[in-house]
Amino acid sequence: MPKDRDTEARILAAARTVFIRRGTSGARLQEIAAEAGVNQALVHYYFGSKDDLAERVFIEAAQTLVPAFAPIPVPGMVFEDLITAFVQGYIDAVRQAPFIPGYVLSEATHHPERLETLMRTAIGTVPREVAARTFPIVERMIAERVAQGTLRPMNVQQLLVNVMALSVFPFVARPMLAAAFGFDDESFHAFLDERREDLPRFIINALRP
Amino acid sequence: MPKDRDTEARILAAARTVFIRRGTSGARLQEIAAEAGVNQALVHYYFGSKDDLAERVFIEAAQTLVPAFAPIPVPGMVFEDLITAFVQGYIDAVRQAPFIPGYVLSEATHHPERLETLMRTAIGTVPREVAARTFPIVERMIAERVAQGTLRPMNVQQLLVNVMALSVFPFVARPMLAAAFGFDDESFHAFLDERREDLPRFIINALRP
DNA sequence: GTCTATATCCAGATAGAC
DNA sequence: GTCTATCTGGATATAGAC
Repeated sequence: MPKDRDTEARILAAARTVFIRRGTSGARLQEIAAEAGVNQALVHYYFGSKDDLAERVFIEAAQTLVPAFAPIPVPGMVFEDLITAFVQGYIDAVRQAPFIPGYVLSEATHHPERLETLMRTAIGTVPREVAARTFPIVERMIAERVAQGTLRPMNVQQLLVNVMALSVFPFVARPMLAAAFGFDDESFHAFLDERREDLPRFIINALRP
Repeated sequence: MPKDRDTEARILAAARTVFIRRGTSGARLQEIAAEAGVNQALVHYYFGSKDDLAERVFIEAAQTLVPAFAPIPVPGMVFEDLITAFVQGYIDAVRQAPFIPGYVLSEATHHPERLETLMRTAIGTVPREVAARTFPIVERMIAERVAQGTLRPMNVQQLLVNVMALSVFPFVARPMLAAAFGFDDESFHAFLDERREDLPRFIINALRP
């Protein structure tokens, strides 16, 4: 079915760029074709309709967001290290493709049906399984420490949202932050560097009894 | 220039609804007209082009996000109360219009030029003035407490981003959270209720020395 | 001020030559 | 497999009647 692998890859890469830049509705097939250096008809030839292509790009983008959550595996790790690994791993990963989170969140609100498709995907179910496995582990981890008196009680769901919020928000809100704080590329990255170091302590402190 | 005030208001309200629901590019003037119970030609009659209307809706939405930051005024308030007031005030405010933050952030990334327009607006400059006034106050507040040894040193910019992130993120990521945690409307609001109570303590704890 | 009808444009999609 | 040319539909926008 895939004809020329290279062309296909170039179009797909261009599609990612354009869909992420403009959003699904704002994207134009013409712009994708130009970015890929091919004719617009080729886009259809390789990927069918715009909607097909958009869905594919979204699913893939949403998936790249998930592995970032993977560093959860907990061998004999203490809670503090887990938090640090998660936060720093996440920031490092997202930095490689800083517009993915905003794109995924925005698409998820405008096209909720895509989320359903994602969830039915084989890979889409992974996060739920990961969550089902790691949630209890983290909960036990916290419970033990709470019993020891070295951690205060905390709802794990709320904690997870806190950690994600603190890690992801700067990327999603980047244009606003840039406008508010006068960030350019350099100062934004300096801000992230500082954040990468500060966040783990912030979170760990918050959980002291 | 405004002809019939009521019709104008109905169209504008409809425009808000549709633009926020679909995003600027995804919105259709026909849907706005239908939602307002008027003909599509009237939309042009009152607001000119789609782009004009979109910009107006965005500017207004971005502004409603700002007053939420206003509860910053600090009379003889202690730092802990400031954090609590901010977080709870913000959550309460955004709950009234829970899709505003996602819409504003998404538009800000897809149409950065709108941000510039916003910043040149009279009201657009308010946040910067507010920030210019309150930043030093908060900085002094923290510095005193740090000197006292009752607060650990903390970059105010990072702190502000942390507070915003923790408050705003659940709304922006609502569809993802709903999919991940199986939230419906009711459990999502229960989650917010809990959050409203937990967050201030989380943040305040994080700042203990 | 509000409508119907229509013009204009542009994007997605297909046909068919090479 | 890749292109040019073209069709079709839909969306913004305008003209003009009421």
